[in-house]
Parts: sequence; C-alpha cells; structure tokens
Amino acid sequence: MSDETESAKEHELYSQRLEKAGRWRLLGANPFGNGFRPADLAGDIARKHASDGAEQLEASRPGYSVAGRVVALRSFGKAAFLKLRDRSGELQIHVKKDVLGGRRDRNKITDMGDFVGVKGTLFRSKTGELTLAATEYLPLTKALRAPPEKWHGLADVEMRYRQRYLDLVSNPEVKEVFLRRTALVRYLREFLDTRGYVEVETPMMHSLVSGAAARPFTTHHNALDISLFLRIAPELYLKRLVVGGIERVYEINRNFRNEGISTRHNPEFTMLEWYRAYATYEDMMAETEEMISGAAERVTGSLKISYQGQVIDFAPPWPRLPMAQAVRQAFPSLTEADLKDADRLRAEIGPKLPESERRHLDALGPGAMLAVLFEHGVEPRLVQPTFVTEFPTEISPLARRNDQRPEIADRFELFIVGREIANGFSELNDPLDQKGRFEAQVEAKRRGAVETMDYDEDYIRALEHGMPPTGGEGLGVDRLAMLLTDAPSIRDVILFPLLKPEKR
RNA sequence: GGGAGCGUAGCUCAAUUGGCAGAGCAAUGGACUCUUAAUCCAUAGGUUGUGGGUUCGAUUCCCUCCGCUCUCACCA
Repeated sequence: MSDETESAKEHELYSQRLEKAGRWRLLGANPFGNGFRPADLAGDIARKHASDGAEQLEASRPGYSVAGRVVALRSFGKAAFLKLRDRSGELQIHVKKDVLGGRRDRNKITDMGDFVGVKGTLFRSKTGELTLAATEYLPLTKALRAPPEKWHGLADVEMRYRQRYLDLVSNPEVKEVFLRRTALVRYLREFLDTRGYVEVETPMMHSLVSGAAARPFTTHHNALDISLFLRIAPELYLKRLVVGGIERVYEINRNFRNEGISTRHNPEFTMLEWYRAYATYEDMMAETEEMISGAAERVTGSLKISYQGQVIDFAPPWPRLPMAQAVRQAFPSLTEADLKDADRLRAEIGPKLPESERRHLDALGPGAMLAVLFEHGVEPRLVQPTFVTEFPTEISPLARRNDQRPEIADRFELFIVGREIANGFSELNDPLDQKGRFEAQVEAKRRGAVETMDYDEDYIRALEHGMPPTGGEGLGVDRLAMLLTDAPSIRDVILFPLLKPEKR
C-alpha cells in the first residue's frame, strides 16, 4: 500500500497483516498460494448433517475438506473456533494445538478475512453446533486489509456501492438480492426461449440516435475518425431483424442514457426488448402479464409481494386504463374537448409546476401536454400493475397509429408503484408514416429539443422492404428487479452503479 | 443546477447551555482447549472533512470550499 492518503492507522493495520503473511511463509505456507482443492462445500455439509446427533457423528466421524473465508474467529490460545464461508454457506471449524502439532501456530496468525483450507472430521460441539475438527489447516490467502466491523457490517452507503466486494462480504443479504436478480434474468430468457424467441446482440455503438427519447453519450472511433453514440435503445436494429425474417427476437442488454442519477435511474441500465411478428400491442400486454406474474412467482415464490411496505398483487389480468380517461379523472374540470387543446392543458397544469419545468411546456402540442398531465396527476397513483393505453401519437414516433383514431397510437405502458416498468406497442411498419415521424423529430431537434431521434434512412429502407405486422416491447430489468427484491434504490440491484471517480 | 441533511479512531457510533474527545468492534501484549457479537487484564490508536471567523475557550455557533445521502429538476 503506497498510497500517500492513507492514515497512519491504516498503515499500521496493513503492516501488521503483511508481517503475518511473512510468518505464514516461515511456516511453509504461501500466503497467496494455490493448489488446495476442497472436496466439499461448507453449506452442503451443514445441510447434509443438519439432523445428525452428537453420538451418531462420534460413531461415524465423517471426513471432509473445505476452503473459504474466515468470517468469525474465537481463539482460546491453544484452541480456536472459526467460521468458514464458501459459496454454499458457512461451517464452523475447530482448531486444536495438540492435533495440529508443529503447525499449531497457524491459527494464531489467521485474521478475520483470510482464506484457509481445512481437512477434518465432523462432530457436534458442546453447544450443539456442527463443527469440523481440523486435522489439517492450511492458510490459502492472506487478507492484507481488515474486513468491516463484524456486528454492524458496512453501513456507509457510498462505500457499499464503491467497494461492492466488501458489501457482499459484510452484508450477506446483498448477495441474496443479486442472486435473485440473476434468477429473474434467467427466467426472462427461459420464458422467451420457450416461446420461440431468438436472443441476439445488436450494436451498442450507433452512428445515429434512435429508438427512444433520451440524450446519448458520445464517443469516438479513431481509425474511422467518426463520432459514435452509445445506444439509447436497440429498437430499430431488432426490428430490422424482424424484416429479415427473425419473427420472434429479443435482446437483454445495457442501454446508456446521458441523464441524471436518481433512485430510479442509472446512466447504464439493463433493458429487455422483444418483438413478435403477427402480434398486436394487446397481445403484448397479455404476454407481459404472463411474463411478469410468472417472474414474481418464480423469483419470490408468490404472486403477492411486499414492496417498501406496500402489497403488490401480480395476479392477472391487470386493468387497462386509457390515458385520456385517467387524466380526466385526475383533473375533473377538464372536458373531452379540453384534452385536445394544448393551451387549455397548459393552463391546467402550468401553475402547479415549478418555473424550471413550466418553461419546457411552451413548445408542446396537445398530445405531449396530455402526457405531462398524466405524469403529474396519474402516474404516482398507479401502485398496482396497470396498463395505460391510448398514448398520443405525437409522443410515440415508432408506434402504429390507431386505425379509428390516428391521433392515438396502439401503445401501452405498464406502471407499478408509480413507475414505468414496460413500454410496448404495435410497431409502425408503414415506411411513409415512419418517414413523416422522423421528419417531425428532426424538426423538433432543429427547434432545440435535445431528446429527439435522428432520421434513420436505412431503417426506412428496411421498412420499405416490408416488416410484417409486429408487436414490440421494452422492459426495464433493473426496475423489475427492484420490485422483486424490495430494493428502494436502483443502485441496490446494480452491482457497480455509476459513481463519481474516487478523489485521491 | 435548486432544496434538506450528514461528515468525530480502521469500522459502527456517543459527547449536556460553548468547558480536558469517549465507547464497542477491529488491532497489539497477556490469561484461557467447546466458543456463538466468547470472556478477562493491559496497551496503542484522533489536525473532530477543509480553510477562515466569533469566543478566554469551538466536535458544538457563523461563513467558504470539498465529499456523501435524500429530494426536486433533467430524464422513463
């Protein structure tokens, strides 16, 4: 540790452990050695013998070898109990001087956090705990830094995110959260795979901004000397694949959006997008109900979960709520005709918003204004799973127009605990209409809007070759993981959330 | 960027109206061959985030800056 910013105390603790590593070497053990191959797993042993009595074990004396991190250490000078943790769980180890003979000092130079390998026989201690009595005790890796406080664990929020490895060691429940997230992703893949969807990987570096309303990160390719954008969505590439005949296709991967960080936003986040030829947005809603309720059941064991004190019931079917209807319920003074009048809507919501937000309203048309009223008046109240339907076409540049009412799109969003979890629609496969929508986006960008899409000529060309009628959807995997793990912040379900670089 | 809060030993936290900066864990030395946050004795560990101000005296009150958390905005 050559860091100048370290305190004298840190240096002292580090030096002590480094010195002990040297003592390991004197005893013939490499403090960073390799080659010990445990035959068994601590947690498996504990489970296998959970109901075995002391006499039974005394008679059979089953032998095992395990390796793991020392997470508890109680020394008695000539004997010690320590607790070993490996990927399967924990097991207590008993080390005795008279058994280890000449190597007895090894337990004296073991610290919390070290990795050791142990061979021994199983017995029950006087207090009844299943314990492996060491016949061999081998230091494997010296931890040169001490773990966090053993009782309270690591509490500093920043340190937990920045040094996630310590968080995982110190707060065992954190590992459960991430295992559950992994189980969720595995379930999503399985769900789609069994329905004939093909998983693909499309570019993350785009030369155009497309597929969502967001500001991109910019990067640069040296050899080609071109600017590239980290993708904000894979949407247009996936639909090109539907054009190409991959009629059911999905991708689970990262999107990058250059925006603020909050408990619900990380600049890189995981999105599932899936597309299904010959499906409508209504089919997608049905599939979403099946997928998410199935995920809840698989991952939590129940269709009813508790999220931050609220009970969420995933049992389908979920209500379909047209946006205009929802807004009229929330703002009873508005008439049917008012909903098509941008100025009337502005007058309704404007005074309730802070100045910083109000000035963004001026350029918005009636569809976008309706969405603003929805976001403020309705969204936070949608606690139970709810599909909001009949989105204005104005804010849905990639979605198919409704046949009867061209001002609305065949689109829905799924809300749970006031958050958008998924967004799906019948895809716009009319290249002429799509052209016009892109042009409107370009025009908006020219007027100064920042979160608009570029005109994608190749995508238009693809549509001109013919895309079958298709339903598509995007689902925020992190946000769903939050719900299913009862996590208050998106940072709790992302192993390494974006942080400012550490000041040195 | 706005607002609120926080910053004390390696970790988790105390410190009365502004009056000598403390505890537990971890560490070091010692005792202890059945512990479960082991126990007991002893030791060491601090520029109270930074810089300034008020005061006889500041962890405490005021200001600057830095960092973090929450929140609003941006954004799904």
